[in-house]
Amino acid sequence: MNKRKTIIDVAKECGLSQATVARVLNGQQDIQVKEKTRKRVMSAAQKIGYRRNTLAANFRLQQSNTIAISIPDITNPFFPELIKGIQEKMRDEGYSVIQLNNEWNPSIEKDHFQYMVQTCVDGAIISPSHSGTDFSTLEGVPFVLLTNSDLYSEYDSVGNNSKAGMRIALEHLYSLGHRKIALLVGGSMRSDPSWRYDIFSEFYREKGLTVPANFLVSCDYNVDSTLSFLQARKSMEIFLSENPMPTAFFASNDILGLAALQVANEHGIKVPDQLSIIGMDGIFSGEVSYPALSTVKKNRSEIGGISAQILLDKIKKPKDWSTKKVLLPCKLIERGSTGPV
Amino acid sequence: MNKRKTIIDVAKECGLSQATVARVLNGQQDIQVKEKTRKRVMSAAQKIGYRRNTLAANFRLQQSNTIAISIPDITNPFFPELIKGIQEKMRDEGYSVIQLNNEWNPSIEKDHFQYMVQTCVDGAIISPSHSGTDFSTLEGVPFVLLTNSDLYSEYDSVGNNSKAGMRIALEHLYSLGHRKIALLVGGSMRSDPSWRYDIFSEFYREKGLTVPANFLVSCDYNVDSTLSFLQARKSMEIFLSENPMPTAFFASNDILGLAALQVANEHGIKVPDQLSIIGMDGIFSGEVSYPALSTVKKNRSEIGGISAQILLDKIKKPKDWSTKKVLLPCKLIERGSTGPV
DNA sequence: CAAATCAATGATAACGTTATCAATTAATCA
DNA sequence: TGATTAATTGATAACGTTATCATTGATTTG
Repeated sequence: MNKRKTIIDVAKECGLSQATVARVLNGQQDIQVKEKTRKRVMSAAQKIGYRRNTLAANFRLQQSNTIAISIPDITNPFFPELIKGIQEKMRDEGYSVIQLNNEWNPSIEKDHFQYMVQTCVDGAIISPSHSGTDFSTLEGVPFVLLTNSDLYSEYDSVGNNSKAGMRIALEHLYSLGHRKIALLVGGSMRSDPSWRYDIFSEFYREKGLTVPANFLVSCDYNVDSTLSFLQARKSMEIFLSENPMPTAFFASNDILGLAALQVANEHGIKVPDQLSIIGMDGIFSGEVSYPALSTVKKNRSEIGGISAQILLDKIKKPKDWSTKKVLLPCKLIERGSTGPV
Repeated sequence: MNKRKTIIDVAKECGLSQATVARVLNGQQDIQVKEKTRKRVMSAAQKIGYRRNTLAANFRLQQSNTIAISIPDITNPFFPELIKGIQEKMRDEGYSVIQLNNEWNPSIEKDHFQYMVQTCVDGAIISPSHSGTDFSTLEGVPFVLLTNSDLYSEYDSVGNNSKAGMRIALEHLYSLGHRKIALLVGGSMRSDPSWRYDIFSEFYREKGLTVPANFLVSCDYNVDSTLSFLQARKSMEIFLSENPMPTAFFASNDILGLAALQVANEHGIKVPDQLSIIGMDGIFSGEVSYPALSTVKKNRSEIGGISAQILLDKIKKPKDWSTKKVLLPCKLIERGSTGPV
């Protein structure tokens, strides 16, 4: 077992000093080396099979070239695209990406923050597990939040404009003639869903209508997508048995919307002829349902890319940083689950 | 800006040597230190706010405590659970996980292998992008493959027994009385789908039946889940317009199965009364379709956990390693899309 | 109680890179 | 040409940890 080659070996091989060899071989190109010596070094390195020891370089530079993504759960269909968007951007810039799931558990999340500090990540992109997440553990690590909440006014953040998005959905239903719209919302640890009622009643007021009675189906939005779906199904069943049918449902995310759709189908309610349903997010499952689910799409890969860019900027010039907050628009995707009354 | 504390600072603070401080503070507990000095060190470390420099330790030990996962595409619904399974196991053992997507592109995959060597990952778990993937770039890096193909006999691998899984699905349909079963398969870069025909005809022979004419719907299984779905839809449309209806479809994965289901729904074909459909994999979308898709589930989080365990074993004792090949059973999940003829 | 053994601690050398400054060589200009 | 400046290259010191061996202190044993 022959030992791994170092720049010293290369130096010996080509008869130059360790320093010049290093100059040729280390990343930065902004150094003066003669073309001839550069070639001498390169061929010698090639010949003896030199490979840069990244661990040594990282140590010397005290940077890991790694950024961390902290999210609740990768199996939640909302996140993979987001992560892909981050990864693509980061790879282009030469960073590796470590992805950590906290299972919506604040204590695991805190461990992860500690881990990031320990392991010297250069930065982090964080989707907070709950509204009270404490970022003080992260001292020294630049980070960007994935949120549209105004709870985190002091931090950099990227998110979708969900309020506007909800209005887009309601407007869509309204334009199809729907006046009796019901709301299907899930309470979560992350944010109080009460703003949805505000938007809803505001919308009705603007249209000169009165908010219908029993317009609300609420359910626990759970850790696990499957469980959320089942919860939503249950709430839908109860609602349908106790209330007169609305003409449309707005679901605060696609999983809830799909639950409503499945229950409606099972009850022989024709979607969209008797009932329109629109969701929010734009996950894959909404494309393959029957009928395909209309939705207000959040461009998750764009969120990922932008948050990555902001983090990179912050890493590169941490001085005089002014907090950036980005809210991206949502986009209506009309599919088969919505139609005229 | 005060500099970060080192073990030397701690040593000064508590009046002990650097070496003893290191003994107390470094991970391994199997070293002899008096309880009293241990406390002295700990409180001194606490007091001055010492934090271990992981980068330095990694360099010294020449190990990154990082393993890499190489997969085609995280947005493919097959992978997130798999990754979660790996992550959980690896976190327990103190490893971080870097996840790389190659977009089914062999050249990106190769870059990723090179990157792994460069960056000194301790090991890798790889879902090959295509059947001809070349692992020679990875010299020195222990790795485990995620595959059930026998193309890779020389490597460690973990996968599901898809052949047995397909038989389970066919058996299920058969037991419901189906005799005219059609096959919906997607060709991919990873493996030749011809073994599916073999299993199919073998099954029919065993049952003393003759393989029905025009039993095959084939389509391109694409890089992108959405595209695959649309491809499969198209193939289904064509098949239905040109052939007599079978009583059941076996789809080689859930995405194809969902396409068949959606098209059937659109054509007013009652599933499962007029047509049964069964898929394979057990992705989330199959739970939320209407009717919910029966499937043969691959326990992806288990595959992840087991592959992680094998990799860990291999990292710990690379000597006298005998290649391990694990094939996990698939499990029938009966849902609404299959029923008696 | 001295000798031998064992446990605990100390001194110090790596690990391979980058960065600083000194030394050399090449290029420019009067 | 000789002096001055600019462009290359060389020598060497870090970075903070772990590991090796030497040393000291504590404990046992004949």
